[in-house]
Amino acid sequence: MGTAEQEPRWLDADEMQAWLALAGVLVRLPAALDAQLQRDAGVSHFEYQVMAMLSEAPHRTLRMSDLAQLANGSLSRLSHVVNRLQKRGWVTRQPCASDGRITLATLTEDGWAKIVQTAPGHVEAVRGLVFDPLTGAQVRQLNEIGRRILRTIDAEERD
Amino acid sequence: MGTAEQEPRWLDADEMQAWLALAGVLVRLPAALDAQLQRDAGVSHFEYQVMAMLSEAPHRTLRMSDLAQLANGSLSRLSHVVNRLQKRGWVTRQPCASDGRITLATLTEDGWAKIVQTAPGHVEAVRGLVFDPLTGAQVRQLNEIGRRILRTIDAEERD
DNA sequence: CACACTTGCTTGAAGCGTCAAGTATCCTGG
DNA sequence: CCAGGATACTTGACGCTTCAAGCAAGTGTG
Repeated sequence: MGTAEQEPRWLDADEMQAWLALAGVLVRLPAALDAQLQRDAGVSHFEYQVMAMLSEAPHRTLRMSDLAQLANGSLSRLSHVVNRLQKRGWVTRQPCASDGRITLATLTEDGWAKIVQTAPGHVEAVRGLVFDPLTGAQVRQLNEIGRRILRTIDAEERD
Repeated sequence: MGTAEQEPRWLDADEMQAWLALAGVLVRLPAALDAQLQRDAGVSHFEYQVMAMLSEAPHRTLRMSDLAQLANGSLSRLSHVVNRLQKRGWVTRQPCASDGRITLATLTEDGWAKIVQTAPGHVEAVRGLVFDPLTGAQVRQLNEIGRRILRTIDAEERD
């Protein structure tokens, strides 16, 4: 975004079509997945993501910072969410022994049970909405396209 | 999502990769686009979308319901947003003459000027984050992939 | 070893979106 | 012609996210 921004390069027809489709997916796919989780498990997608990441970590435990990154959220957002999950009995916090600044979040037995019972329905929703309508080649293309976009965002944010 | 949900079909390696990439895009692309608009124009992506749709409509005017659909948002959300845009002097409301239930939203001169000055930077951001990193073939694939996912969500919501 | 700085996380307030309820207008059948 | 229902939108309260500020524990530099 330089200083000389005279002639914007507008989107051509193909790009405009693709942008409308992508913009729609960006709004409606998260909404659909959130709705499924809310309806079937009373949990937001972000809350699910947090517990799912913990469930796959060694000792079902992670540092708050790492957990925030894995769940694609800010540390502040995670802190609020872990408060709620803690009140529901699904996660506990303990300070790290070797570095007092660090907080370790751990999935409880109840939290584990919650994920075990929630995951199949959620995976089924992801499969139904995303993968069933695509060919194998499209799945691989989607992977490549997604990675390219993410790499570009990463690059932009490191400046 | 039938009653006999014994063995969930988990995601295979390709699907898992693609899902991680897509989930990242779903979170981080909207965040990046919102950040650009907020920084350069003090407007959310949804607010921009609303004004952009009005700017392309005949008489820069649309029914609230149609506008909500075009901007991918609920009617309630739109109503709140139009209140804010009205306070900022970018949109006006008037009741429809032929049907008193309908509200018509119109982009003002100031609103038009705002969009004209904001659009180039936003298009540049969209181009930079999604289209520049992709090949022409990938753009067409993205279009097809997006349409398939949207069609599936549409079908799911009509049940 | 003390002072400033960084890192890691938490907190409270402000703003936005959603949901349920409410209002106003229009249509339809008896 | 009017009772009931449908349609179009608005509103207010509640919950969640963000942002800025704060606190506490670690690091390093003179």
